[in-house]
Amino acid sequence: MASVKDLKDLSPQELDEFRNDMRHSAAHVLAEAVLKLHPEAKLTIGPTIEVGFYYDFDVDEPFTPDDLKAIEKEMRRSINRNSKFVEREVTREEAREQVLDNPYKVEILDGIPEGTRVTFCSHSDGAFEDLCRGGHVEQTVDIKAFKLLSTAGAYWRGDENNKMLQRVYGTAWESKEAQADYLHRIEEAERRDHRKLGRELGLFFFDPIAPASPFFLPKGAFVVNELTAFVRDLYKRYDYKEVITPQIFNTDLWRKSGHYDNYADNMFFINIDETEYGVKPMNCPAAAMLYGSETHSYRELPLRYADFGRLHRYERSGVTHGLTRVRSLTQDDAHIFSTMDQIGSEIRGFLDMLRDSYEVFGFDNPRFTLSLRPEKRVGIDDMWDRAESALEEILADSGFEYETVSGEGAFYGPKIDIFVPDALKREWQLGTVQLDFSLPERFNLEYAAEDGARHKVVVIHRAMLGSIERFLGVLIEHLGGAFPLWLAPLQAVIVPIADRHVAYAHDVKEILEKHGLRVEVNDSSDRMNAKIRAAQLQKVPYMLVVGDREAEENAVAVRTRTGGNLGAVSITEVVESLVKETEQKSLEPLLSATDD
RNA sequence: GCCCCGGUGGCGCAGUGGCUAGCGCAACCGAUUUGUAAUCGGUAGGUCGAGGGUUCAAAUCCCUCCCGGGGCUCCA
Repeated sequence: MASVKDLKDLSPQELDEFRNDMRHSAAHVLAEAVLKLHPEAKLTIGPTIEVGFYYDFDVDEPFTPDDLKAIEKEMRRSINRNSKFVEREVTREEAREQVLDNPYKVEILDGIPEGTRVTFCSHSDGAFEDLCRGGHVEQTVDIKAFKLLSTAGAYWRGDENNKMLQRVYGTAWESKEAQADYLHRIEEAERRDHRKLGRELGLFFFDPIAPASPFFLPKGAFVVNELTAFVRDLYKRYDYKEVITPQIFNTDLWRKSGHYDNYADNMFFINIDETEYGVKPMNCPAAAMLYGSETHSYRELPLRYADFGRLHRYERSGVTHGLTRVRSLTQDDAHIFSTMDQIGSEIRGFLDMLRDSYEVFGFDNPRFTLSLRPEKRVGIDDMWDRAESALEEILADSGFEYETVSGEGAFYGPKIDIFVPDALKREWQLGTVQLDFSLPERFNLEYAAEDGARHKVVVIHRAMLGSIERFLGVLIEHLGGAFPLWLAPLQAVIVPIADRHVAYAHDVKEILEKHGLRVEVNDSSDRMNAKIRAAQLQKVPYMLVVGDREAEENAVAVRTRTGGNLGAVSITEVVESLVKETEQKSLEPLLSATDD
């Protein structure tokens, strides 16, 4: 049990442990305060989380913001009274006797093996006691800083068939400063929220007329197209062939693919001419149609079909979120048709491509998971054995950190998922690569082998950026909306100081545009300060100020959005540098204050 | 889908039963011609999310629905 006095000497692990103990203790104090103010409340569980703690209560009336304030006040009172945390060990059966009036605690105890000893923890000199797994600070004043953040509904044991409880979230830290830092980080994350930035930067918006489906304005569409072009470029190098497939299919296809039985709740259906059609939520069946439309030889394999088709998924109303969870989306989707022996090299090739591309965006720490066979699945175990060990081996060789999760694979095959965190530290799945043993069976997808015999192909589904929409959302937060030059819809704003410089400004614009650069002149009647500010708020990478001096020497005064004023630079040099920075897809400006 | 909170000009917000519903930014018009984050003045713009109800009177109270937010659940 760590003591606060020697906080400064704690190792990172010890500090983690101390925070954990403190947050757990704070949860106890929270429970005490709630019981005091709402005696009818039933306690359930109160674990710690990465940045704090929560406690779930069964109460008749949900907590209001005022309740939250009152509870927080009561907690402070209890902490300031300062009492020791005391643990008491009893048998499971004794504990059960004590909590008989609380069905939740009884359920918890009944889940523990008979004869196990359990602990109660108390503070406030025994006035409050709760069943507990242990791990506390010594006394209540060791909870140095805490704050209740929010309330939310949450199902008992996370099961939506169970009763909904009221959850109170809080954060707690070893010092006021550490807490202030954390709260500041939250604010910063809110500033980077892609939904807010999407609006402010004129990238996209949402309208109730098409729930959870983004409208991309010209600037947003530019970035989306640029991302797509980036992927297409990689496809050339990695020998993918792009295909185009329909949007709406007769339901017969969805029955054949299995989507009708397994995914219909997430699909949009249309009835025309007494026939039912489904809007595609995935490209796979269409890819299978393409493959099946011709006979194939082993010589053609692997065959890689890329499809940027627009998908529609009916996501339940409570789960949509900005661009990261939408109902209308596009994936950088491809299906690879290969032999069993080619799986290894195909996935290796995909991971190479993925590594190269994530680096371009500055995603240096993607997290990988390998999901293995679930209970309910198709295919014989021998096939799963081979596929799983192939994936495992590739990941082990790749140098990426990864973890294995059993039972999480798709029913049709094992998969690797790639996750990246957004500004609020929520992780989002971007890329995925999945083996599919089911599609070839259902659509009878075969190839003629060397000996003339027919074999089933293996299908590999893979997406690198995942949903382009989601990728853009995560990217906006990652970059705080400041796109690197190659992705910036507007690369530079030319700022004439007075009207007499406007003509020269347009000359400069023409030269830059001839070199493929995206430039605008701000010839409004605003003062230059206001023009700088406007460009700055739009996160335009470069501001090129032109006045008498610049016009005279065929130059522009360069300012970067990071605030650096580089003074006069010749137009030739600016063109050269910006073109180079664009071509290199550089994350940092090449023209920077430290140059010359 | 479930719990709570919310929806007022393009955007951000104020207004909690009582005259023609306000403010800031943006937009538009005019003046200003300025050296690195906001020049000044004026104009226009709103069936207060939708429908129903209560009331002499509803942005404001009640009901239903839609949409958004924080969570939960889900995520082939």
